[in-house]
Amino acid sequence: MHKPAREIEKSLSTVGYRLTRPRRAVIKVLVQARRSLSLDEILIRARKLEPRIGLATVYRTLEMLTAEGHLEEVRTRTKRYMLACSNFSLHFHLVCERCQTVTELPSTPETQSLTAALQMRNFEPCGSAVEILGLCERCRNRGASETKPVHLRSSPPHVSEIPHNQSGLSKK
Amino acid sequence: MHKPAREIEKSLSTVGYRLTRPRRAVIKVLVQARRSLSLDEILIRARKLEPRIGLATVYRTLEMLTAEGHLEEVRTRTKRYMLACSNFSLHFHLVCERCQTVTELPSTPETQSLTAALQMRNFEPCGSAVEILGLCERCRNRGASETKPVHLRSSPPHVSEIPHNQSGLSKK
DNA sequence: AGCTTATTGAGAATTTTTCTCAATAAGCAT
DNA sequence: ATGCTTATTGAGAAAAATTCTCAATAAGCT
Ligand SMILES: [Mn+2]
Ligand SMILES: [Mn+2]
Ligand SMILES: [Zn+2]
Ligand SMILES: [Zn+2]
Repeated sequence: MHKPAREIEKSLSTVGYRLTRPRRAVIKVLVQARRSLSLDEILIRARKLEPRIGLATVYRTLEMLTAEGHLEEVRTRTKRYMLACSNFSLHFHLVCERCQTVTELPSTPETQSLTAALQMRNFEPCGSAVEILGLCERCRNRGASETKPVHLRSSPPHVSEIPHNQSGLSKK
Repeated sequence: MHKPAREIEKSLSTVGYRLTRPRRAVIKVLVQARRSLSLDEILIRARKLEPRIGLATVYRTLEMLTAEGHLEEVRTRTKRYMLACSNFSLHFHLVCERCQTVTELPSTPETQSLTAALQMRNFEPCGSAVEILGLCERCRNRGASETKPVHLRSSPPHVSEIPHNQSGLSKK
């Protein structure tokens, strides 16, 4: 499972990072969320803990946490972040493009051999998770409707008509 | 292998799309490139064939071609595009984050069983390729240097000091 | 309590993607 | 060929996402 906030913090300070309030806030948000979060979500939640935290700081902290191996970056239309699983070996993420849910695909003999195939080719995966984008079971089922626009030109969301910017981020 | 331009065009018009000069230009660019291209690259090349082609049109065409299954979208820092392989079943792309090269991982028993695992979970991968981001052999070798900034805050490129925008795209 | 300097916040600036709408041209039918 | 209908385009604005700048702040260490 995931490391507790305390452990992440200790790890960071050991490597020389300062343990600041904004950083703690972001970490806490990510630990408490039991799922992947978008930047917007992280920012909003972090501000409840640390009202003055800035946008750039959140980006910087996420970048740092990812680089240090505490986060996994999930690339959908826009990036999302979730705690890295202690399971350090290469594994798989099933990412639903509709509801953004990220499901871990447990390590099995099959996935193992795929890992071997990568080594054979001297390809070094970065990050410890391979992302497979698609539709989760739930979304797939009730998705018969808005699934396949014939001439597209319709694309976007599935959940709301809100401009897209889930919250106060855009310019002004 | 990849379909020739002619075939893609026929397929499009069959489905009801008009075969316009801008579209033909984009298709030609993609077919002639033997690798994945960034939007900038596509735009520049397309303009050599069709000088007045607009940015939005390129985006729209890429979106359309992808939706029609003629392109595969590769998501690195920014998206790239390459011709879809006729190999329609789920397969893997080894994407080098350094040099952007995309290598196909041929379908083997291992990859097959992974596909089965996805079906078992009722997860429907979108697009026919799973992308595995990492470092290719070449980049990995001569990468000892700029590989791992201790406190990051240094990240970016590896190839040039150019602002990042490889060419005339940005605002003005 | 004082020092040093990593880190922050605010806002500007970039970069990337999407949208708007009048003008254009592809495909089809004379 | 000529004309119609309307999908598609180009230009620019706008939106969205990310990165940068720099003075002010506050961790961590004495
Ligand atoms: Mn994981
Ligand atoms: Mn492929
Ligand atoms: Zn879903
Ligand atoms: Zn490479």
